[in-house]
Amino acid sequence: MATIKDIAAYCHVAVSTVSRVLNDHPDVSADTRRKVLNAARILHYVPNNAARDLVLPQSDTIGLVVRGAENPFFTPIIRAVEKSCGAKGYAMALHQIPVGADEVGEGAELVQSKRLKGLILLGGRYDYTREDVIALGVPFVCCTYTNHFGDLDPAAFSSVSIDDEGEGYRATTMLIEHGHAKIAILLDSKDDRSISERRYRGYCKALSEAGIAIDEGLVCETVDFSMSAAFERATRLLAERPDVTAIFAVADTMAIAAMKAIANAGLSIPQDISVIAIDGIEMSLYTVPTLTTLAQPQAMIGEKTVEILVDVLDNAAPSSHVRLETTLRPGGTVGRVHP
Amino acid sequence: MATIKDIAAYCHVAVSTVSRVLNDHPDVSADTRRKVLNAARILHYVPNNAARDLVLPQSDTIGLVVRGAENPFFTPIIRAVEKSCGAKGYAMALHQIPVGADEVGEGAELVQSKRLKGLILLGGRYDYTREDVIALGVPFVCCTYTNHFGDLDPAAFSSVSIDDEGEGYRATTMLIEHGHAKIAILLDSKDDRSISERRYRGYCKALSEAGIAIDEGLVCETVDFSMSAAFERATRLLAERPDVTAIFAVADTMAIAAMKAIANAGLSIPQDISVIAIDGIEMSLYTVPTLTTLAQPQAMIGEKTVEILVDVLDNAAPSSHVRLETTLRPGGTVGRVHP
DNA sequence: GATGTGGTTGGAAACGTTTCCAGTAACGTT
DNA sequence: AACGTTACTGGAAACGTTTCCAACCACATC
Repeated sequence: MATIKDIAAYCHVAVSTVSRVLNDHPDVSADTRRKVLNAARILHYVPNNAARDLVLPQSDTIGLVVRGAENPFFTPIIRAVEKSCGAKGYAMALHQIPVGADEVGEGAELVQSKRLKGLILLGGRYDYTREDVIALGVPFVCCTYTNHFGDLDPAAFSSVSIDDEGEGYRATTMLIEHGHAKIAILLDSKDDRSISERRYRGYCKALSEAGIAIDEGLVCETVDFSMSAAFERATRLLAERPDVTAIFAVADTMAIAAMKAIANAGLSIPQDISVIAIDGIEMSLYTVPTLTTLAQPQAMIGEKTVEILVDVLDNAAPSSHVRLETTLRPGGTVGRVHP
Repeated sequence: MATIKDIAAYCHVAVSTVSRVLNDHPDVSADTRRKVLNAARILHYVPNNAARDLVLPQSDTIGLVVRGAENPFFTPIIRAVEKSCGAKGYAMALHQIPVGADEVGEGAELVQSKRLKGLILLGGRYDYTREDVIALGVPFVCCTYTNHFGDLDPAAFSSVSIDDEGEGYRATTMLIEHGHAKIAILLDSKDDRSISERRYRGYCKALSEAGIAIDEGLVCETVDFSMSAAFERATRLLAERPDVTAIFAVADTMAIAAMKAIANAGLSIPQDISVIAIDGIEMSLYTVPTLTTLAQPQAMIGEKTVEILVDVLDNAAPSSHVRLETTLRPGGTVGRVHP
């Protein structure tokens, strides 16, 4: 494996000169540059990242901690993050953790051992303290969620997310406009710091504005965005509450599980029950009927996240909080309520 | 950030001693060991991987190159690989590449720049030459596919896959046993080196054994395992060939796309058309009706792959080629042909 | 008392890279 | 002729770790 030294020997120059060429430093003659570049090609030089990382204060690697990566919603985002990192000269280190794990703790360890320059937290819960964030020691971006509470200085981190409350409101409103009143919500958790809690708030807001009281029996909590849990819960809902006419699922995966439960119960969509969701995974284009969903711009989320982080890293830009828009992807799962 | 030197200073010992303790070398007194370990804890020591990787001939990192990671089939495998790597003291470096990319070339570069110890190629095509493999320079495992041709010494690499031809045969046979004769196959590519080609062979074998001639109009090639391509192709099939009574899709994702096409055509599953597939992704449990599929043991595939590779790396075990069994996951998409 | 022996420790080199500092040569200015 | 400037280059230290080799000590053996 050719090293920088081999190139130096080959060209009869010093290693420092080679290094300068390879790093596009000025102050090196065109002639030398050509010679070195040529030698690098001939000797099949590939830089040794370990050595570079060692001497540099930090490596050019961004960590991506994904909580609950089994959700297909994240797949295109992860892909976009890796791609964008590459385009900006960064490497990505992926770390998938179980839904129950401590993302910031895991992240901090990752940062230290791999000397990461920055961190992206994808699909987590906002339950960090100021100390946790300081312990991270590097800039980070919350991707697909944020700290709604303002109990942490917004300048201390960045975020890219949709307006969860607004979108929850929008989805619920759409059902109300179709005449529904007995609207169930299928969500991960009502927990304050959960990613889906704000969508639940939007749901509550839409209902109360329409003069509909929150019916606890229609609020279906599950766990971990698991499809099987969502399926079980939806099945139970349909058995217990034959009066329900619509379901708002906070994630496409959960909606798809609910649609299966509805079919099993012998009900039709949207004649008997309407379904709407948020996310816009590819699979939801292929359900029967096609799922009506507020689609998040997944690729853009990934790109924007990297862009923000790299801007902070390279240009010392201030942290920012980006809100992206969803797009209503009309399907066939929302209909007028039966008279 | 505490280094090994800080610990040495703190304990009044040499760095070499600290290193020995941290690496569980013998030849260090219980007393010193205790002292050093204690200091490491107090100073929040986290090893610097870059430094370790630099001095060690190779890093303890295994590369995972995934081609076409948008397929949800791979997600649980990737997760299992990362988990198993962690359990065995290795780190995983993920590299997702487009379906069209050169996996071995990309892999080789990854290996060199990150000084990887081994490589896993997930979901690729077997089109390497002997030279490509030598250029890799490290042991590698083909995951979910293999070189069927024997034009490469089996001792030169390992593989973990199902018996693609056998499973293709099994799926097709199941349709034949239900009385079907006009059986279409929906596949990625008939290309020799494609991952799905062997399943197509099994399809051909089953048909010819049953005395059914291959009808080229029922052999539906698409591209890249894309759902949209599969949907288009299935739609065209149904329009052109109203006589078709069953579809064998080589992947669950393609089957789901086909089911949508079938519904759009106003046909019922399984009354008008039966569908069977291979893979067993989670989503296929939630289609209506539930997809009948030959489920691959995804987690086990990931674990086994790592196990084999680590065995080669740690114990200089010979390379091996593992065949795993699928499990028939009966759904509601296969029925008897209409008289 | 000299010599081994074994367990434990320290010192130093090495890994491949970046970067600071000093040095050289060529050239123009006074 | 002496000097400064500019453009380029070389030397060497540094990053944090592992590992080889030498050294030390205590103890037993001859």
